Amino acid sequence: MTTERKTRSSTPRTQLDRNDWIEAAIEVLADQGVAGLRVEVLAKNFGVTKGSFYWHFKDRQDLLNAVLQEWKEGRLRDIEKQSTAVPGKEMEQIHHVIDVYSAVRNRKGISIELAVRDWARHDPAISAVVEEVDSYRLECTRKLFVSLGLSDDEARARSILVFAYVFGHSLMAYDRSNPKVPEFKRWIAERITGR
Amino acid sequence: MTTERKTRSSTPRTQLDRNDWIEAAIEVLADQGVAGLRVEVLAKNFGVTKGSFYWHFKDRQDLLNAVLQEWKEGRLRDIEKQSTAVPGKEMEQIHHVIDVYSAVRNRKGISIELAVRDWARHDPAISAVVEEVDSYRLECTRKLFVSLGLSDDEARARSILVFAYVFGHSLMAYDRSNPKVPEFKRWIAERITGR
DNA sequence: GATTGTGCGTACGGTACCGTATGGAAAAAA
DNA sequence: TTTTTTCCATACGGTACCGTACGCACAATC
Repeated sequence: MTTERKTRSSTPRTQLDRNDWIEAAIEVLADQGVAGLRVEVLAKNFGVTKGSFYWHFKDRQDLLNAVLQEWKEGRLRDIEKQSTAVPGKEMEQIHHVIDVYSAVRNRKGISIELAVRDWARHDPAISAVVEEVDSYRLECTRKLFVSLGLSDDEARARSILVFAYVFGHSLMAYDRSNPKVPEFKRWIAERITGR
Repeated sequence: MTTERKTRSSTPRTQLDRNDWIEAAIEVLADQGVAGLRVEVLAKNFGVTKGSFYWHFKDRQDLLNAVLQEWKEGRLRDIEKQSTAVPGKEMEQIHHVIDVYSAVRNRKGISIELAVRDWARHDPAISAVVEEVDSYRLECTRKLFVSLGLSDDEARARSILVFAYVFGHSLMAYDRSNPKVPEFKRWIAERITGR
């Protein structure tokens, strides 16, 4: 375990800025949850002391707020991007959303998602942000379903089902090595979107 | 805040046993997660010191193991109970399962469910237990779907959808005060179970 | 080249825990 | 009653944190 000051990223700066801390924090959030977000631990991972941290942040809460803000904006941009369909290809786009948000290759994103939601269980302020994100996501897929000719109510119901399924699926611990799982997932996606 | 030694439960004993600690721990687990499961805090809630705790338990891990075991057994019994249908009423039973496991009146149960799953994210041993529970749940609903004449594969896929939806729904933070939500939930349940 | 600000190290006090050692009261057994 | 056993209190050492005060090197600015 060498004592690197920084992950070899874009610019090889030797100094840390606010964003470096936030990025590292999100990384920890993904595989430890908020409880694992400790100032001294983050500092040690960077190979610096917390003297650095408290120069960039008022306190731990300041970092948490920044992390949440960063997460929110990223999620809003992402659903916007993933759900904008070329006219006539709305159905494909919905399948794309389901696929992207439940994919194993998106393991880190899913971990963060669960961590944030667990965080929200104990804090109304966090819960409010999650609600913003969820509402916007529902709104994006609702539009897609409406474009496909569904009623507004049905579009809303299906949107709820889309995200409930996607996040719920990442919560389950059944045997994922089962070779039929991809087939099941296709069946389910079809069930959610089909007539 | 009076200093009661015990919640007025069944037998008004003055002394605590292992089970009292486990029950209290599950209560805390529900609204704080494992991170909130602190020996000294639990003791203070009982109005005793941790001297009591360490008489009944080897250490904190001993309590955690007991909590997990208790949760597992309870969940296995519960799905068994909730999913046994009188012949010919399988469809009603599936709707009952969806209803019970996603009901707002089951808020505490849902909280525990989420807490355990977040716990499992950091610990393979926990994850293994969750997998046991999930597998058994899937098996129970699979049988119901099969009884309704569905193929084994479709019954499995629908079972996954049932629980993914149920737990995923409890994870979402959209506006639940919307008067149309019950209508949406009914639509979704129908979508999952219907032809 | 002296001055100022930036970014971090060091050192400290304080809190909230875990686990252990030991003693003591009260109930149960003898 | 005496003796155990059960159940808990007290007191302690140790760890892992948070946040602050202050100092110091280095870079930019003048």
